[in-house]
Amino acid sequence: MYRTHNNGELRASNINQEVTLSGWTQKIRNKGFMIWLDLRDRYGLTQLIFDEERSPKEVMQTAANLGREFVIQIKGTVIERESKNPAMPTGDIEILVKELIVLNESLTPPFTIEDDTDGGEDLRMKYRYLDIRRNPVRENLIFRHKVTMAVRNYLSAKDFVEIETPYLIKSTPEGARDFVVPSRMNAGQFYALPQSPQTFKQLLMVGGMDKYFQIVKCFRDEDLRADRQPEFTQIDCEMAFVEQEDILQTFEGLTRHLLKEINGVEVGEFPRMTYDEAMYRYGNDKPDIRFGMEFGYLNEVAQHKEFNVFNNAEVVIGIAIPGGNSYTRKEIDKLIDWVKRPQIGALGMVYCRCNDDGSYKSSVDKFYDQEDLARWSEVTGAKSGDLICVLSGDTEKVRAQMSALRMEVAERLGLRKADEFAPLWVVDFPLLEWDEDTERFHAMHHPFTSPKPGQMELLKTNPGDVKANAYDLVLNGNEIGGGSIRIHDKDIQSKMFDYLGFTEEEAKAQFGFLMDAFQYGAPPHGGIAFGLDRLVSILGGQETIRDFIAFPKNNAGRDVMIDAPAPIDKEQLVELNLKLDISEE
RNA sequence: GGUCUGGUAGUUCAGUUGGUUAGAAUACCUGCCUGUCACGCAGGGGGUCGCGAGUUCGAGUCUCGUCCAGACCGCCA
Repeated sequence: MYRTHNNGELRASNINQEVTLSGWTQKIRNKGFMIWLDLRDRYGLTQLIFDEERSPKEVMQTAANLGREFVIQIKGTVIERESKNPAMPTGDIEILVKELIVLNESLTPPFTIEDDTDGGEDLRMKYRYLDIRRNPVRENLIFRHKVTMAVRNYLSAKDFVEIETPYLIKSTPEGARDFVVPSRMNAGQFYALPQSPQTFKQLLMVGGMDKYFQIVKCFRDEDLRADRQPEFTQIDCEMAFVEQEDILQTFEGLTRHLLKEINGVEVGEFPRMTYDEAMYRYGNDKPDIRFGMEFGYLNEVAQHKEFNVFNNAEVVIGIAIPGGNSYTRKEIDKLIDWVKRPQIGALGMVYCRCNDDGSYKSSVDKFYDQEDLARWSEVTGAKSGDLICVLSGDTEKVRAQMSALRMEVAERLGLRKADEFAPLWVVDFPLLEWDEDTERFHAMHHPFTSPKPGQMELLKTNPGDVKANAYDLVLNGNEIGGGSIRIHDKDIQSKMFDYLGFTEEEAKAQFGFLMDAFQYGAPPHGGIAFGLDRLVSILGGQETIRDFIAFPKNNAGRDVMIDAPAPIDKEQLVELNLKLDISEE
């Protein structure tokens, strides 16, 4: 037997017990006459003591030669410490070691296995198995387990059934780029890995499964971000015989349950906002409503003066930065440089200080008097001591720029508190989205999304104005879930494909199975999918999802530990009927 | 596809205006140490300054290219 106890459980009540422990050597403090060693496993640390007078000589000698991260097994007696450590759960006791077996030696690890490691990101990813030994990473993975268990328990209790859907499916041109897998048995043909189990879950509804969920890997071959991985996990859900309201209620319930169960936070009814309103007030379809700084539209009060930049603009939008009047000229200039970076792309920024004495000082005093500026502060809700920042130009661009500025400033002011949770439903998304490249409309959500009742006619005249039965769940400025009520009528679905520019043949080739299914009694249905990685990281109060994934990929989609992707053998290529069109150099 | 930041000891970093033998902390090794727990003390080893070219009497430092890592924009139905 390798162990009678783990390294986190022994207490004063265990004193005088003979125990066997196994684990990794965390830290060795060798005083010559005595050696203390912190033994670590998943459950905690226990201090071992090797003593010149009380431990066998050969044990003492072996102990003196131990290094960091050796795997050892010991037998000994639990004794009371002479000097206790109140900072450790096991700090009242230590183990007087009588037998010591080295189960496996270890090279000196390339970074320290401690909470505040000296290792950089790159190195920790390469040696991820060592990184996982550290408390923060281990705790994150266990945290993720708790979240998924809570999800499974909640949905199962509500009669949802978890059903697996295939990973080897068919590529479709809509949406994200597919990862493809060559088929050996079908020369020249490819599977695609699912971007989501979308069509399968709809077919499960046709199959009468009623309430389905799946915690499932999905794949998208697009560029990565801190919060985006090429393979990621969704909590994928679908329900039949439901309207939008039923879905919102059900999954608001799930989210509320998670916040309570995982974070101990009670949240009331989730506020709702239409897509148009979110864009108007925050310039963003996933607004962070933990703080204010809402957009103030200054067109009426700032245009028709001598300032042509504003006069020629489609919109003039201002936000009030709380306490921003304390910024020095230099700091404001830096903020202006920030919005002028190519990533943001503003041409400039007008600002107005709201002084404590109620007066205003703006960068455009030449054109605006105190009365004008007072109206700016009214529209933006600025108080004395604030700084009003104003951007102008095309509506879409300025909203995006101002939204970026709002988030950046909030971040700097510490308004994005990790332990505060502000969920929000964003509803009534547009059905379609204009795509500049292909010069046609694309489905904003996906082509199976149903338009709002009575809007099919509008498709012909003003396609961009058609609203969908589509909704997103936003948490602290992150889209954590999104879904829609689907089309369940074959004729409407084929009309939709038609509007989206599919020929009848294309629609049939790609989604014929779905349209066929719709002819055999498809029930009304709809669903939602949550991004589990993102959800877990937000509930865990951290920024990057990589910290909650055991073996994540880097910026370039590489696994630096196993060094994937990698070339394959010529034989494999031949077997797969593939020829590479890249030079050997 | 693009913008930006970084790459110097095992690791995290400093390195001035281009100028002598490239430093610190930590980790590692050796010795000492009668209650440590970030143990302490003394000593020691450890460098292709990412790689390649260029400018220069002289390059860690400047220029160009390239590779790697990270953040962001495009992209992500």
